[in-house]
Amino acid sequence: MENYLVGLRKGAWTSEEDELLRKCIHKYGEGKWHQVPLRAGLNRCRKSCRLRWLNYLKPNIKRGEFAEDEVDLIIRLHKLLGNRWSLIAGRIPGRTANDVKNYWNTRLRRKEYPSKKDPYVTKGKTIEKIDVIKPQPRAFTKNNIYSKVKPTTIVNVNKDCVEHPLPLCIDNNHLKPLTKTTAMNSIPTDHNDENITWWQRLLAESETETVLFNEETQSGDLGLTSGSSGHDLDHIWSFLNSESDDIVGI
DNA sequence: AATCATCCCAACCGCAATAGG
DNA sequence: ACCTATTGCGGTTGGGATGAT
Repeated sequence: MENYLVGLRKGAWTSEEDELLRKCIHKYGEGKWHQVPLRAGLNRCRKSCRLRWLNYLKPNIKRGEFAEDEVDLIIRLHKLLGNRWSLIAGRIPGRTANDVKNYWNTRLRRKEYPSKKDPYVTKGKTIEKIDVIKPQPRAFTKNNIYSKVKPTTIVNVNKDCVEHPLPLCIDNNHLKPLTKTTAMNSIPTDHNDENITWWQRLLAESETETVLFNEETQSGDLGLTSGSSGHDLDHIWSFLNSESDDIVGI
């Protein structure tokens, strides 16, 4: 198996190769990567083609320095999700998982591991320690003791994406428009309370984490203020409210 | 100007998950 | 239920660019 890999080109892509790949994707669309080298007339393996497209050639990929809010979001999402780069990148329009991973490994990680052992520590720089919450398992069951209560989400965002300083309340299993009273009543103050879900706890412990609340759809969503489209919270919650006891991935 | 160290990013590799027969 | 092919992900590496000495 994989004998076809013998003699394949490796290393940096040429502009000619890029053009061949671009034309192929435009003609046949994304996917079916195993067919791409043949269709494009490229002497590259399918993985290389896929990576080149996703990380470099794909339209709308943002280049250049990360903006302050992007960096802030990466840090916060990394606290919540750990090294799940594709999930993190999915919340940052125009950035690829590779971009985010590289950025973290080359610049942000040094803040986390300011020890001499870390090869990325730059001498003489003042470094701030980041407290990282270990990522949770990707799957859980409905019977998990932490899965009984819908998470209290934090920070409301209206149509203009203006951040609201108060937590958002979920009352009697229903997401409700925020009021000061319900919000304050819904804040989990005791982190050891069994009635708090693991992600309620995560959010509560991650003080600056934000959850966007769409007032039109009455749904919560982790993400950027510039229009991310994830559905993790609703996905999880609809599962918890379903009859199924199957394990679900996040 | 030359050399060395460090930074940064594109690309590769291995493996787990998923799809399909 | 099992097997194989394919996809997608995260960890790691190679090498060019840049900065320091």
